[in-house]
Parts: sequence; structure tokens; C-alpha cells
Amino acid sequence: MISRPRQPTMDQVAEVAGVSRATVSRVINNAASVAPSIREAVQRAITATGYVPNVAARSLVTRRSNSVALVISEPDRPDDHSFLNRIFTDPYFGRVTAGATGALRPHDVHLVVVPTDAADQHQVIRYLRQGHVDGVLLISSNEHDPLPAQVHALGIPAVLSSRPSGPLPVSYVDVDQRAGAALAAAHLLSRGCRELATINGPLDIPAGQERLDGFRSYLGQSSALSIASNALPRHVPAVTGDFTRAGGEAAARALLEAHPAIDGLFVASDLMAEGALRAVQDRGRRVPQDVAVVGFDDSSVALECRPPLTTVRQPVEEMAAEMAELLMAHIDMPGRSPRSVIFQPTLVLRESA
Amino acid sequence: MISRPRQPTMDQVAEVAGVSRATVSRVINNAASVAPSIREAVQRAITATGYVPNVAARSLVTRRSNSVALVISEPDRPDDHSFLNRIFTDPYFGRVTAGATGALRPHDVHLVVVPTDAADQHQVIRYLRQGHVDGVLLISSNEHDPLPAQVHALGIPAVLSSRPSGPLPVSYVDVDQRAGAALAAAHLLSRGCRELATINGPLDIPAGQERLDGFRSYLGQSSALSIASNALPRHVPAVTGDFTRAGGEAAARALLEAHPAIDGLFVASDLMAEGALRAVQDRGRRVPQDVAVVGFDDSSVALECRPPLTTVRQPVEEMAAEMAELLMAHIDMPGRSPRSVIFQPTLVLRESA
DNA sequence: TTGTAGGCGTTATCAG
DNA sequence: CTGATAACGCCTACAA
Repeated sequence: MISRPRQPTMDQVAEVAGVSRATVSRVINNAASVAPSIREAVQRAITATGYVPNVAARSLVTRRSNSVALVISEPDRPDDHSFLNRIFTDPYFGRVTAGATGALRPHDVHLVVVPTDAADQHQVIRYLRQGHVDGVLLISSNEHDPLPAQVHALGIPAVLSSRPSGPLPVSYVDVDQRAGAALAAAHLLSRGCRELATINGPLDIPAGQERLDGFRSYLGQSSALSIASNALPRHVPAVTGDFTRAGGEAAARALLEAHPAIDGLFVASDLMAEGALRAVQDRGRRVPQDVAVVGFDDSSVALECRPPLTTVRQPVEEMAAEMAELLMAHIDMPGRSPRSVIFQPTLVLRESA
Repeated sequence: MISRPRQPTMDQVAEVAGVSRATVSRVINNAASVAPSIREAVQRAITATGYVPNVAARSLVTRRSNSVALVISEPDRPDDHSFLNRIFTDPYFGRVTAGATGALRPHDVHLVVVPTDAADQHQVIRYLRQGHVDGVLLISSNEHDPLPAQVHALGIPAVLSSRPSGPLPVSYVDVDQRAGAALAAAHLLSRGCRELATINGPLDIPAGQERLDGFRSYLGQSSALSIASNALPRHVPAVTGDFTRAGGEAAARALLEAHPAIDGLFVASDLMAEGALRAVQDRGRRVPQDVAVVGFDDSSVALECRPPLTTVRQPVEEMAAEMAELLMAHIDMPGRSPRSVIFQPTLVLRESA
């Protein structure tokens, strides 16, 4: 059996380079003022010995771990197993991860992905308190999720992925949900649809509520259009889905059952829209000729739908990158006051509407 | 601005409890022999002060981080962005994560998910050398991936998710791929299919190669069957897909174009099978009446297919849990000799075949 | 510009 | 059973 050789320490590098430990430390953290010749000698010693700094020792003194957590909180899912499955299946989280890691790389900071459901939450809190990470990117969509408040109470730097439900002095990044829904409504109207309906997300999730509000209130306001053409329905039919494919399918089925004349459908997520497409087509109705469908997210499933989905695009990667930047700023400047950054969504035209 | 109060240290707890630091340490690590009364007093002091051990200090002395990395390596994907998207979209990785975290929890060990493509590999190596983690669960399917060998050279405890391509003395967990493919072949034959074909995975991935081999060689051997009925085709048509939905669809299209009489199809992954289903149905052929389709993985998409997919099930969660247990054993007993654990797949009957 | 020395918060080895 | 005391590997005043 070959036992693993212990990592070389800074002292060994110093000895090889013929300098003191402090000097080695200086060139590693490229502190100013190290004679070029010495610096070079140290570099050589480092590569010669294969030295790599010990993170534990370093962060013990710097009080920095150089990593941040991406906490994905879904308190509602009781079943841990299906919960993780969902997280790793929903393209949204992949985009967030991609955006965040990209922004973090220049800062030389690692991202630790921490999925959590209700049962885990205290574990997560403990994890954060132990100093594993310097800050938290918190993805929490559920309005009643206690985690944002708890994390804030910890005093650890944090950035949320959407407006916190209560008044919490914390930074967040969000998309203008109402504007996105209005974009969808306007497009459906402009292509001539008059029997509109929507499949909204869970109403205890702000995004679910706001997309519904945005859709309805735009239709309520567009009196110009409603005068120019047939009157719009006073009451826009809506059925609630759960942001899953199956949920979207069931919701669409119910909707078409109750309102067979529907010719325009706004679905609050692409995943649900994919299910809705099936339901619509199962009833023998063509998309977009008979029923036009607009999704939300512009996730990768939008392209896999048939027909490809017209959808409201959130710049998720950019948003995640912005979250990361905000977080780094808070970490580097403790006491910096919280701020929010709101992104405007855009409409991506494909074939479904 | 409220500045965050520093975490209480062990000394403070000791002072509150009226004991020495060493004693506090003992109750925390519940070392043997601490007087019950003292232990209780310390516990009280801990909750009173809200003490949480500092992981950096601890792992500096124990040389343990109490976390392991789940490295997901896909050296082929040049585009980082789509790469992460794929990882977080493929249900397989979610299952792995679920299985591993579940097994790790009792050990009080955290899982750090580290996706990596070719460009990142040296970063990953550096990360591992820095001592962030005590060991590595390495998911690497590509035969030419240099990472397994590099990780092994590091001397850090590691467990692979499949047999390494070269002779590497390292533990791994795998499923009997050939047996799984044979299961599929046997089932298709038994339901009366005689014009069999397969959509195989990339041949530079062992799983891709072995599933193809297993399928073909079972058919070659089943002379009993081929005598009892019409002779089987000597050459079983096969087209290579890339383990994506779109790839499966394209492959199926090509297959049906070249061999319109196909009545039984083995697809080497559920994701590809979902695409294949579309292609088959687009040609106006019914599944399973005209063409029976068997997938591989029993991932969550198998249930979302229509019709729901008959598929070969890998017990992915259990396999990941086994990987985690093997890894913990290696971590706790350095020098333990490597071993492999092979799981037998099963056939899950649904409606597609 | 470089070296010396103290301390970061734990665990672990000893005595007592 | 409990308490000193010495590491663990690094950073950082401070001194030279």
C-alpha cells in the first residue's frame, strides 16, 4: 500500500527558496513589494515542491472560505427524493448555477449548491453558521418560506432571487413579472385572439401571483383594443398549476373542458406550457391556429415543445450573475446597504403563438 | 448599521460552563468519560451562548473537512453554459445527488457538487488538492476522460461511477449494462417482435458500447428463439445517438427511413427514447402495436412519455448510496483495497412494449 | 524589502 | 475524569 504523501507546507517551500515563510506568503497573495528575483525563486520552489495552500489554515486566519452557497429552498416538498429530482430536472436551476459560477470565477470563489426542503432548513442554518461559506445566494420562491428571514437574522451576507415577502432589508434580484405577463397578453391580443385564458402558477409564490395579476390587469386596461374589436371577456378564466409539466397538462384539460372556445392561452411557465400543449392537441385543436400558447421562462424545454414555444424570456443567467456580484460586494464591504435590481423580460417569438 | 456579532468561541462556552476548553471539546465530540453533571452544564452553556464550532479551526487540526465532492465530468462539451444546463436537466444527476446525500447524512458529511468540463479540469484538481474535501465521488462516463487517472494520482480517496477504462486500482460502482440490454432484447422477442433495431449511445462511452454489445450478443445467442419462429435478422440495425432527446429523435428517424419494417426498438436511454417515440409516432406508427419501444434508465421522463416507457431500471439512487459508503470506508480506513460493486438491472414494464 | 513572532479556534497528548 | 499545553498551517503587524 502506498500511503499518500502529505502536502508540502509553506515552511518547506520557504526552505527550498531560501527565504522566510512570510515571504512565501507574500508572493502567494501577491502582496506588493517582493523583489523580483526573490519572487521568482519562490515561484520555482512552489512548483518544485508542488505546494498548494491549505484552505483550512488560511480561512482560519482570514475568516474567509472563498466559497458561497447557492441555497435552493423548496419548503413545500415533503419528499426529499422527488424534491432533488425536481431541482435537477428543472432547467431553471441549471441556468442559475451557470450564471452564478460564471460571475464567481473571476473572484476565485467556489459555489456550493445546497438544495433544501422544510426538513433540512435547520441543517442549512447550521451549515451557514459554521462558516463554511462567506455568503448565500438564496433561491426561494415560496412566500411563506421562513428561510430568507432566518438567513437574514444570521447576519451573513445574502442575496435573494426575488422580492422577499415581508419587509426585509436585504438585497435581491428580480424580473418584472407583471411586465412579462403583459407582454404575453399584448401579443395574444395582437395576433387576434379574443377568448383568452391563463394557467397560473401557485398563488403563494409571488411569481405565480404577479404573473396572473399582470396578465389580467393588462387585459383590463386595454380598453382601446376591446373597443376596436369584440369585447373582451370580463372574467379571464384561470386555472392554477404547480409549475410542473403534469400540472400544466391537467390545468389545460380542465380549462378546455370548461371553456371550449378558448383561442389564446398564457401559461406561467414553459414546463407547464409543454403539458398544456399536449392537452390542447389531444383535444384535436391545432397550435397556434386554433389555440395560441405563450409560455414563460424561455427555458430549454421551450425549444423542445412542438411547436416550439413563444415565451417570455427571463434573463436568468444574467440575473444569477448579478446576484453573485451583489453578494461579492456585500462580502467585501460589510455594512453596504441592500439594494434590488429588476430585470425587464422580453418576448421570444416562435411558433406556438 | 448593525455589525454582525462574532461567533462565540469555545473558550467563552468553557467560561460560562465553568470548565476548561478541553472539556467542552469532549462533550461536543461526545468523547467518552465526561461526568453527566458537567456534560449537562456544558450543553446549557452551548445553547446559552449559541455556540457553533468553527469548521476551519477544526479541520485544520483533524485534517478532515467533513465534506466530499461529487464531480460530474463531461470533458466533451466545449460550451460551459449548455453543459451546466444539461447536467441540471438530466434526471440522472438528480438521482445520483439524492442517493449520495441520503447515504452521507448519517456520516454528517456534506456533498459539494462540482460540475466540470475539459476547461475546468485543472481547477478541479486544484480544488481537491487544497483540501476542501475528504474524498471524491466521480461521475465520468467518457472513456477518454483523463480525470479519473488524475484524481487517482492525487492519492485522495475516490470512487468512480463506472468501470475505469484503463487498469486503475480504484473502487467503482456499476450496473451490469450487458445484462440490462439483454433484458430488453428478451422482452422484445417475447412479445413477438422480429424486426429489431437499436439506438445506441456514444460508443466512446463504455455504457454506450456495452448496451449495444449486450443487445446484439443476446440476439445472437438466442438461437432457440430464432429457430422456433422466423429467423432473426443477422445484422441488427443500429444508429448512434448522443443521449439527448433530440439525438434520439434524429436517430429514430434515420432508422425508420432505412428500415421501415422495424417492429421492436431498444433505445439506450430514456431521454433518447422519448425522442424516438416522437419520430415513430410522426411516421404514423403506433406504439407499442406497430413498434414496441424499450428504454434504459427508468428516469422520470419514462413516466412522462406517451405511452409510458417500458425500460431497464438502474437503481441509481442505491448505486450512488453505495458509492458514498465505499468512499466513507476509504476515508476512514486509508489503505483499504479498492473494490467494485455491480448492480443488476431490472425491467420495468409499462405501456410502450 | 524581508524576517520574527503572535494568534486564528480546535483537537489531542499528556499529566494530575 | 479534567486541565494545561502543544500543535495544525497560515497571515500580518511590527521590527529590522
